[in-house]
Amino acid sequence: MKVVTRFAPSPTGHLHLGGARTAIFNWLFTRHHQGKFYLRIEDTDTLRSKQEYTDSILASMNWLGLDWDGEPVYQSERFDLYNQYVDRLLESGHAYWCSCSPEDVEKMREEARARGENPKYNGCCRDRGLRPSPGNPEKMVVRLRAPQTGITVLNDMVKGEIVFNNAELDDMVLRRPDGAPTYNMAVVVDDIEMGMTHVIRGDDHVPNTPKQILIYQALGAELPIFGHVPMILGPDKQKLSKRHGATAVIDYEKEGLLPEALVNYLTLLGWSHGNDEFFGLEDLVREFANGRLNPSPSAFDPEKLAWLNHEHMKTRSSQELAELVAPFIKALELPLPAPEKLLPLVEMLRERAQTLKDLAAAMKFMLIDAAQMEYDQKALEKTITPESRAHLAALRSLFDGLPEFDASGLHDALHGYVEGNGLKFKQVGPPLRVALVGALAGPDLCQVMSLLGKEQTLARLTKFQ
RNA sequence: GACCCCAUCGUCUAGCCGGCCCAGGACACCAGUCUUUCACAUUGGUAACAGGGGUUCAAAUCCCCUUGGGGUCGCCA
Repeated sequence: MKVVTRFAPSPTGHLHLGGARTAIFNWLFTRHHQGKFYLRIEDTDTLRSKQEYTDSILASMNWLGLDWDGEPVYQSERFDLYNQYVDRLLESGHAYWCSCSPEDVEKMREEARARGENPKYNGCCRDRGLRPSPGNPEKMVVRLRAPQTGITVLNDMVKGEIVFNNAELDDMVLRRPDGAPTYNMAVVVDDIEMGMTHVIRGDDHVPNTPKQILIYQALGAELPIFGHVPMILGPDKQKLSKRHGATAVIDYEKEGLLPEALVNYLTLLGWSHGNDEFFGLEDLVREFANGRLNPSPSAFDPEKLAWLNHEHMKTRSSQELAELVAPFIKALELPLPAPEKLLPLVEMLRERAQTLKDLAAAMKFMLIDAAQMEYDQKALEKTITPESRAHLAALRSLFDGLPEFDASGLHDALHGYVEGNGLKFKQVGPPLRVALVGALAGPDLCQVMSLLGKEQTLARLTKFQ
């Protein structure tokens, strides 16, 4: 059997982490089985759907490296199709017209609730045999004539067998008075039409599934295999929301994450393959079917994501990182050095950064001019004394006289100065670092000076005389 | 309230068709090593089978109950 899946976002916001993960699972599953992976934009809610969000979602999919087959399908363009199916149901007697108003139905629900029952529509129009008449065609909805007894069984790929009592389900609306399909109707029609073999989605859809199965059955259509993956929770184990900070894929792109790291991390949330954790995209495609989907929800941990990103950064060449970090340097409004100047900076600093944004920020002191230097106040107080100023002045003229301004020459000069004057490195190193870097921590001093260049190094030292 | 799902270290998890597990890995945390500092790296450490009943020679692993967490109950998707 050829696998066919889809990712079906509704364009009411950017692609968020939860959506991204269901997209990833579908994509991995499909690519592993060499099937077809489609994109379907669920934009039947014309009020909340926005083109800019569709664009943003597609852009995030591209960024993540998730390609899809064919052109995206827009539900808003397929109302005629949905109506054909609704009409079929009407003709076969699996659906009926209902003239109850939303208020009427709300009242029924209240009554059911008061009785301690599942709130639902009471089926009062079921056997009235209503037909739209010229007088009030627009007021009628179409409902499914759902079985009132028996059970509906969902055989889920990740959760196993889930049994629902049909008595708990009601006659759901399939078509609104304005002719628009409801969500469950549109989804089922599209999944049938598009030949879906597997429907993998968030487990917030579990309660929808028996309703959809009922529609499949009324239509006499074959069921796809369902797989409901648990939700992603915030670090506090609560439902992930804006309250938790960055929840959209685009936020992580802006934070300087590598797309393969985000994919790797999101996949690990709910999927596992023994004790293995580091996976490239190809590894995931190859191993996905050999792993295991966890039925329990998992909490999102930004720290582990950052660690994993660092691991992925290790696999990129400095050349690649230099290209990737450039936009982040610009975003920080720092001058972008020429490629041959940028490369050694990346090499010097890459181990110290967990993200591209970190890397750009770590470069700041190397990219600005002596006049723009900012100094950590505590570091200044701790290291800059009349005595250390004298050392810095001496070093300045020592370095000035160097024939070659390279790391090894600087190293020899620096250590020669320390030893020649019977000093401890601690008396010279920290003040020198503060003068050059602006803080007490940073990369190797001699490397810093050689990359800064003679002019800039001397200018920074001059400020402390 | 009704229905459904879930339950191993703080977090992600291995294990879960029972014995090799007084529970393994990773992140985080703590300590040591390395180092001119910081970081990286590396070594070691703290830390969990929610509780109670069964079944069994044997249970983290199977069953039941309790508790806790989550989801859904729209003419939204």
